[in-house]
Amino acid sequence: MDLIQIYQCFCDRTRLRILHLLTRSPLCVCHFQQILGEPQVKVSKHLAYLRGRGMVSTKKERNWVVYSLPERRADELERNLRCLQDCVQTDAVFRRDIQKLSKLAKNCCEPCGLFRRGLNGRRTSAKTKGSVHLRS
Amino acid sequence: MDLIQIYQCFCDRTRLRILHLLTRSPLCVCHFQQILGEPQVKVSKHLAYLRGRGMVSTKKERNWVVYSLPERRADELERNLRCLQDCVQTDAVFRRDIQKLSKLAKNCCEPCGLFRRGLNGRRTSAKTKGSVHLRS
DNA sequence: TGCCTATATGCCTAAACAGGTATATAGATT
DNA sequence: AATCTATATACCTGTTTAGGCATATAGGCA
Repeated sequence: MDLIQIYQCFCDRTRLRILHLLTRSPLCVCHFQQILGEPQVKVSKHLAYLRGRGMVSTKKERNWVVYSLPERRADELERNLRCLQDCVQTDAVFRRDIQKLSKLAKNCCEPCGLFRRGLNGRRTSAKTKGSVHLRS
Repeated sequence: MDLIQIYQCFCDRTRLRILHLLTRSPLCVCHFQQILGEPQVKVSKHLAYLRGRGMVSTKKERNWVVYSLPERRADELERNLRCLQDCVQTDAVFRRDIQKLSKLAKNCCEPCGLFRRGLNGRRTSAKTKGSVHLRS
């Protein structure tokens, strides 16, 4: 809620990447693992950090926890997220994150309904091998 | 130079107030003391922090050290400073800081040339009592 | 029941940080 | 030379943080 807290959340690269991704789409923990290439603990802790400061909200979706930006956001958060988007437009890491996100949106079959396109309404459980619920 | 470093600099209230003031005018340490109402050490340390990260630059002016935003700033810094200004527009503390700055700009006789108006070119040393170079 | 998958948390360590007290330095003034 | 003013720095303390390892929880599934 506080401007300082916003900057505190913004001042770690992993959290910044998480927030940047969330400006595009709600995501569950293993999506972040996948995209960021960081271990589960690390991701989970940063998400907890953000959650503790009201910077993200969660909802349970089957066995997954889906993180998103809070629907009603403080004006300062909104502004800073926009500023962030402007700032990282040309940054290699952040761009790749978005690319990976698009790929994920095409290949991921769970949790259902997260990504609007490319899913064809499939909601059978993901029976593919591998740690994440991806089709091959 | 780094976006993360910018946010690190932004995530302390004192530093945020300092940077916000600097978007208006270059200032010396005792100006900050005066406006922020914080002890000299505290101000000095935060300025050192900012200096160490290239967020401000300094020049010696007689017996004072004048801090300012670097003339050539990274795009991200510029953007974020603007965003900051937007965010704090209605914030009581930040507004008061600016008010105090205007008052200072009228009453301060040293260091010369910092404030363009209200000085009448006086550059005699400040012989008034009190810790700071203010007229009464 | 026992395993698997997704996620969270407790404990640990090393580093950074914020603020305080005391002191140093440097230039100007008396 | 002694003092004053402006500023910086060293040292100390308590707090926060980041990351790692191990473990907990909880819901599905064999």
